[in-house]
Amino acid sequence: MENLLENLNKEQLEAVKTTQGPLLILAGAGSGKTRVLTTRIAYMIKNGVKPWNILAVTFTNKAAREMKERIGKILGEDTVKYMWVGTFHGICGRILRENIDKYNTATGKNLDKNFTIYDDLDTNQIITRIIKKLNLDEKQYQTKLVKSIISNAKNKMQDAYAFATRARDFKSQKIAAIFEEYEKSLNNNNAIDFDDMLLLTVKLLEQNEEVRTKYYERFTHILVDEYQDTNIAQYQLVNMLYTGMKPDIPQERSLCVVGDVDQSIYSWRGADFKIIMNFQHDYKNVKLIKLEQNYRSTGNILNAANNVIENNNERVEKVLYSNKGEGEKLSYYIAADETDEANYIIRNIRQNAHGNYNNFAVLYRTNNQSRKIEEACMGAGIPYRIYGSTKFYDRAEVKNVLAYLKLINNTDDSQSLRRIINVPKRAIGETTVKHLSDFANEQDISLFEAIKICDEYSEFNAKTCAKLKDFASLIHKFQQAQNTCSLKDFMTLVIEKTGYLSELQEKAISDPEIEDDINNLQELVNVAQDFVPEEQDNQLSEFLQQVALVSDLDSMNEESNNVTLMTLHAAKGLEFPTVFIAGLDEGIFPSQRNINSMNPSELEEERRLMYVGITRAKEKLYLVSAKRRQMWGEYKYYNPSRFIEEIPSNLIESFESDNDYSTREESTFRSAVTRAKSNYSRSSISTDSDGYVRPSSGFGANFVAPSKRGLSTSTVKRTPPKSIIIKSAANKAKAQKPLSFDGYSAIERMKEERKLRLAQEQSEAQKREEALRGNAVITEVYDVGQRVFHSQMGLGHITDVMHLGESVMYTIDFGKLGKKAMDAAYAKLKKL
DNA sequence: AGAACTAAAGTTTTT
DNA sequence: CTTTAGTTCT
Repeated sequence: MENLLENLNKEQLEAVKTTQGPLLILAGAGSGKTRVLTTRIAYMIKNGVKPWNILAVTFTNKAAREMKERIGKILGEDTVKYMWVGTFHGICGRILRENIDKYNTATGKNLDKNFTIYDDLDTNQIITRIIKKLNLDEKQYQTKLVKSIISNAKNKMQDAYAFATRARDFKSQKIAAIFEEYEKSLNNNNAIDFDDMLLLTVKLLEQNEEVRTKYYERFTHILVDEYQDTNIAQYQLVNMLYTGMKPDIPQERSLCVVGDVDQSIYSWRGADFKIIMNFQHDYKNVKLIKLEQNYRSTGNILNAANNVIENNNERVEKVLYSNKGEGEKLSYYIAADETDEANYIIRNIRQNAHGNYNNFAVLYRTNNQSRKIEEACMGAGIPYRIYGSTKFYDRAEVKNVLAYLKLINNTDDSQSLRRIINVPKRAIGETTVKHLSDFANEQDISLFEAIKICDEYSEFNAKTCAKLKDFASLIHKFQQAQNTCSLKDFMTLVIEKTGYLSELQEKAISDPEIEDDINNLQELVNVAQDFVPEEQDNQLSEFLQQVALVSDLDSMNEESNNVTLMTLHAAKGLEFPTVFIAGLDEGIFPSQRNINSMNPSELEEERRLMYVGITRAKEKLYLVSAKRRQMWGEYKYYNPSRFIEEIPSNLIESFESDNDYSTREESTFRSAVTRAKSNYSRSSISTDSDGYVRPSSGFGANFVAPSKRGLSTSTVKRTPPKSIIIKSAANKAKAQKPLSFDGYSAIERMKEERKLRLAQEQSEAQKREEALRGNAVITEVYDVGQRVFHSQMGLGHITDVMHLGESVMYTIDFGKLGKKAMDAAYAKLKKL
């Protein structure tokens, strides 16, 4: 026990020991709130609170997982497993799976426990279909817009009916009509959307006293992290569980919320930081504790953060302080363009990483900004991992298999049925589905039910009907097989017995890219194998739900040695020794949209995002902007972000690219003005006393990204789980020999091959690693003019040689394919 | 029914 | 510029 409370400061200790009543912890960035939360839970358990009485809500799955791990280390795994630790959505999903049959819907058609959770794509398709069906102008009623209106309404606990009663103008009324249809559609599919998870749980608890009491009595101690990012539905849920809708709250119950108004960055999805500001009014005798000591960042970084956030009006006064000393100054680099920006960042990482790439993060405002930085990483052979963007579960082949599972789990899920009824090809085309859909509408039943009685429909001939029924009986067979084997084996069965795998294998012979799809399916099977259910029954349903709620971010792994690339939003809650904030241009960050906005609070949210970004850095913060960027094929010119100006200039060292694009061709040209400004000459790059690389000449402009070919599939392959990246050469070799399809063996064989490939990749990665650490000696440095051969690019000649610290960069002219910059250590060049 | 082409939209941020 | 959805052609 003494151990447990060791090294806590006064405020932290008080927070840990306050285990009754409502507690509000205002925790600044890096003030050790996660530690407080986990210690507080452990403290309560050691003082007699039962683990099943604890409910801890986090913002991301990753945070939940980490919290479980940390508590597990203190109290042991078997204690943690009785606690409910998860995201709002995860917890609501669990409550709904247990009780959704007791919820009375507006349509009177109740949902059952095998309900499907529709993702973004599903809801988009449904809404688009409805807009068409209602003959509305698709320009005025854009799917995206309608969806966000519906989502916002749900976040405010308004259902279709509540929305309709509020709709005054014509357009709102039309949207209300879409909303109503949409709800009907979800209902008919026995499906719910993301927002419904919260909305329905609150309504269920409201409606049903028995269910409400069950959870009220169970969860006597509730903790909520990132409370500044809760929306009204989430607020009501917490309130309902804490008070049980009773007028008086027994003192031995506790509700502990932790948050930081300055880090509220999700208002666009309904979050409202006024909720945290009202906490003291919501409950009697609220204890308030402020954590202002920062244990993460140096003085200069905190100082910058404090100065930026001070420009906001809507906040609770709070000043972070640190005892880490001033530390290094911030660096600010004005790049010539986005390529220069990326190269500046990568050059710095290369110089300072010494092999430890996980010390670095590059943060940006929008996902698309990752592209140039990714290209630069590839070109320099720096290992990186992009979070966000394309997700594993968004891939068509993965979605197809999941659609089968969803349909097996819930045959009313017509959305999934539509997706896979002709995958693999079963000669069931558009027309047939259209007829089936009309028939289902007519009868007010799901597509699957319609198949069962399709011979009653005049549009169908016997042949079509037979094909449909074959499909239905396949699904039935799967349903019977479902509980006879493990989830992993069941998924394998589905992939194979549907004929999907053999179809892909067939295609892979002529198109090696398809091999990736097969590997992704293998990876999906692996996910199923690793799945640990919370409850014993209804595993398929639970698995599907878990899959619906995971994000790319959750797969983050601190141990892997790569540079982290992510949006500022995704970085919340994380920390890195060195952080780069890229794209600090007026119009990029803050985004143009929020500069133009009528509502000044939207600009304040951008500023909070900047605050979040700055406070991610522990030791060194780099800020980067660019004078011009390519947008939709055209160059746009930008001014530095206002947030730069909000940082006192004495905290920053500034550098500017001397690359002015009127002189793009002569990259060695340096203007006298810039030279005077930066005070660093080209030769000083590797000799800086403090060890940091200084931007110098127009290296950036001359640094051409890897060939299109190298990146051509980048959007598809950008962020596959690391285990499924495969070399195209291996693909081709595999595609040559036809794969037989006999039971499980095909997939087992795939597994073997995958293992081999993995081992190969690992050894390659190791080699690169060693090379980067300087173990590999570059034996010979070629001269300008040397003719060389590159395995991918072919013949070329060296036009420029640059020495950057320990490494050597060549600029190589490959003729038609253009000039490329390559690192001597990785390019594997052959001298001719 | 499926491939191949064409037009239009897109860049906030995500559970 | 890139990606996607939709359309036309075979």
